[in-house]
Amino acid sequence: MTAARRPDVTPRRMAPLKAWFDAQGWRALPFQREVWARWLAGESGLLHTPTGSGKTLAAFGGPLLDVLETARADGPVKRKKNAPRTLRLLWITPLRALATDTVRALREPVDALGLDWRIGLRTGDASARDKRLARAGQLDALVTTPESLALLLSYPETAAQFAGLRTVVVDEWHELLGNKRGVLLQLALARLRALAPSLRTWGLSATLGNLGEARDVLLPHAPDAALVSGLPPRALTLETLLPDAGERFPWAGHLGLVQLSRVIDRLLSQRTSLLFTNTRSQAELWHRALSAVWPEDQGTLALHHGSLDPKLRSAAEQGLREGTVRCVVATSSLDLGVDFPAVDQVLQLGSPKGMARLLQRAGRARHRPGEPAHVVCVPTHALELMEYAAARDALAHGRIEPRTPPRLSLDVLAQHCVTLALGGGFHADALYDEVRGTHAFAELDPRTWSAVIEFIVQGGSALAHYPDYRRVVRGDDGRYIVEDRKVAFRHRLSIGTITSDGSVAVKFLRGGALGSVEENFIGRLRPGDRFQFAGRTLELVRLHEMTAQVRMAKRADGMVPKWQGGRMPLSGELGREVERVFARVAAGESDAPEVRALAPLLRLQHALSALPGPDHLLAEWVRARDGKHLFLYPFAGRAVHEGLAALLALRWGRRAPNSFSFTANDYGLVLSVQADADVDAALIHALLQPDALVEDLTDSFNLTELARRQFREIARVSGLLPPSLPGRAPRSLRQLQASSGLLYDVLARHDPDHLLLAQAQREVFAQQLDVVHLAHVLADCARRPVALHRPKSLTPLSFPLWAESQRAHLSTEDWRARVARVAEQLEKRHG
DNA sequence: GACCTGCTGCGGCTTG
Repeated sequence: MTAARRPDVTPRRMAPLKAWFDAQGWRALPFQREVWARWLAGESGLLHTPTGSGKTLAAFGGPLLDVLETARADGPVKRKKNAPRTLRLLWITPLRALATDTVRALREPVDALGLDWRIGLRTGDASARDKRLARAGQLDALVTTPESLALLLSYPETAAQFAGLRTVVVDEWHELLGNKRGVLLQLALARLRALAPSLRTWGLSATLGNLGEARDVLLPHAPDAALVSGLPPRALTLETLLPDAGERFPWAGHLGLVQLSRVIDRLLSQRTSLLFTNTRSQAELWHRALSAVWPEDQGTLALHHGSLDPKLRSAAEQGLREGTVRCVVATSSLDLGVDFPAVDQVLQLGSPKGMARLLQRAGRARHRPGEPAHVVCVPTHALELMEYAAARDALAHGRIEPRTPPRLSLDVLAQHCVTLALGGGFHADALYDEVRGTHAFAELDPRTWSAVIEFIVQGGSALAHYPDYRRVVRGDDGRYIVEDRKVAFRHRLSIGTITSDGSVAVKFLRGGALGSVEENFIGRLRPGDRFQFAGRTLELVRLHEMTAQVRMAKRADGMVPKWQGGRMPLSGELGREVERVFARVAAGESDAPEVRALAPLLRLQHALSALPGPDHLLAEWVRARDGKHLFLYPFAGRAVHEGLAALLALRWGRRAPNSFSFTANDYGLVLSVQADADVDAALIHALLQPDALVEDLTDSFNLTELARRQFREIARVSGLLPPSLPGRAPRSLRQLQASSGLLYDVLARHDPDHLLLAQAQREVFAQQLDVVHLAHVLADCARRPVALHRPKSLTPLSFPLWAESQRAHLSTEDWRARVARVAEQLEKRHG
């Protein structure tokens, strides 16, 4: 920041602010002064606040106070009840719960200064009165979500109300940066800048690997905007619940129930704990296991995940707040910004998967000033110990994952255009410029823009005969508008980018809601069958209109549902760090406790084959009774390994016809061949050539099928699929897939150049195959010398992959037996 | 005797 541009933050102006801060017990820290100074200078910026560093509102005390003072100068302190007001401040958060908290927090300084300010809440769960106020322009400040903001933009009266905006604050920007919700917000912010040109935009972000980019995406109009650092990050220490000396520890798996007694000892040693798991299913299983041995009232043990009914989730949160709950078993649904007091300890069950996630979760733990936060890691299999040692190193070096902002999400753009057509209409040329001002659409070319317009006007050439797809018309004055009320209605029902379909509600006969499970899980059950859900054993009574009616079961058994969620591969950052730990082990340089505990296993790996490391690519060629297996360990996460395995199988098959199958996990991949074959380092090296990656990937996957499935989300967001109606049973997955699949086929046949087909392909490459990361890994593997070993038996690294590969073509029982037999042989041979 | 995965988030109430 240059001295000339820095405004004078005089003591006179600071005085009321200081008094306010003092009353809150907050100090006017340097970063707070900097935010205020920049704000007064009319600048925008991004404030980086590490997780758990305190109230975000404190950072905005200055700007807020200034806005309040301006409001006071504007007119009388007391206004008539329904007098129009000027909206000055817009606060956007990705979470409804956070919006409610923020309204409460904003009221404090307003009341303290005795101002007649009306602060509104505009989210889906806001009261009808609040919604009315937000639309009627009778607010001074408004707290909302990206979706509700989009809805407001669909009303013609909004433009005038937003013209007086002075400040927009985007909270938890790191949560939006990497997804389509963020793209929707980028477009809305561009609209706001057009409506209120002197608007200042400030974002708040947790730590990210690409903070500079995060700022540029939020503030594309201000290339030299500030990136202000808040409080320094809190130190974090990491402890691992190690197996006892001499204890055998599983080589594979992920549930970790062998750790039950150690975990329960830990839980009982502190007053309150959060036990984080990686999947909803795992949270249910652990909740059941814990409750069987829980020595206290069952009500002190709670469960929290995204498929539970909001009422049950808020009961768990409330229990934490009131101190009636001692332990919550939770997934990521509890690591977001919901307001509850910090707990005494945080446990992470299984792989942390990435550093950002681990930091977020650890941030939930209470800490005394000056003392570091602490997280207890509970391994579920042997090699996870290496991940924890690696995580500790990554912490020490401040390595953390970036989030990649999407580009050219044309489905979101189409939705936004219809929103604006509805909210008073737009001129295509002006909107083109506005849209290109965002990061997501900076590279939008005129041809694609015309295609987007044509798409919302008539659906594209193949759909032109269907009136449902003619949503927008061009008026006499050249403005694009929506005339049809039915179109307007349907559009407002489908605003947003989150798609979740095909889930079955679980309810008691009397109507109490428990949450939702997936169709294919409940579809396998028959009335009378028991299953485990929401921390209870339930009996299915009947399945009707996408609702499973249940009653409590007497016996505590039954299946635990699985949900098809994200893939959550190990992050590249953490994978690299794991390799480095292996290299340090090989060099005899590591004295991490996890490494000491793993010493026998690492020695076995070294004796049978070799340790992996960043300077070579470890390959193992194992001839076994069931076939020949080539194992590779790039440590790049499961998604990349799957793509890599398919690619290698294709290339190998071109050289020598054979029958291949492959399996991947977070550490590596295995290619299994039927017919006899041999490998050498030169062959592996040749298979790993980075050339023709996209072409070969296209050949190795059934891209049409992948794209066809990806198209469902795109069709929903772009408004091609009718929304499900409020209060009605949601459509089943089969119906949705059928209608989106039908659309896909019609377009593919009659309009193969349709913009959304191309987008489905792009998203398959970018998201499912993670092609950028894959290309990177491939080039990296090709660069490394291949260290090929021919171990006599499976190794600690290859065993989990082999076990997984056997599962694909064996029944559960046969598989169990075979894995147990081989494990026994290994045990005998290697002690 | 080991093993069986896979997160989160939002929004709407016309027309017949």
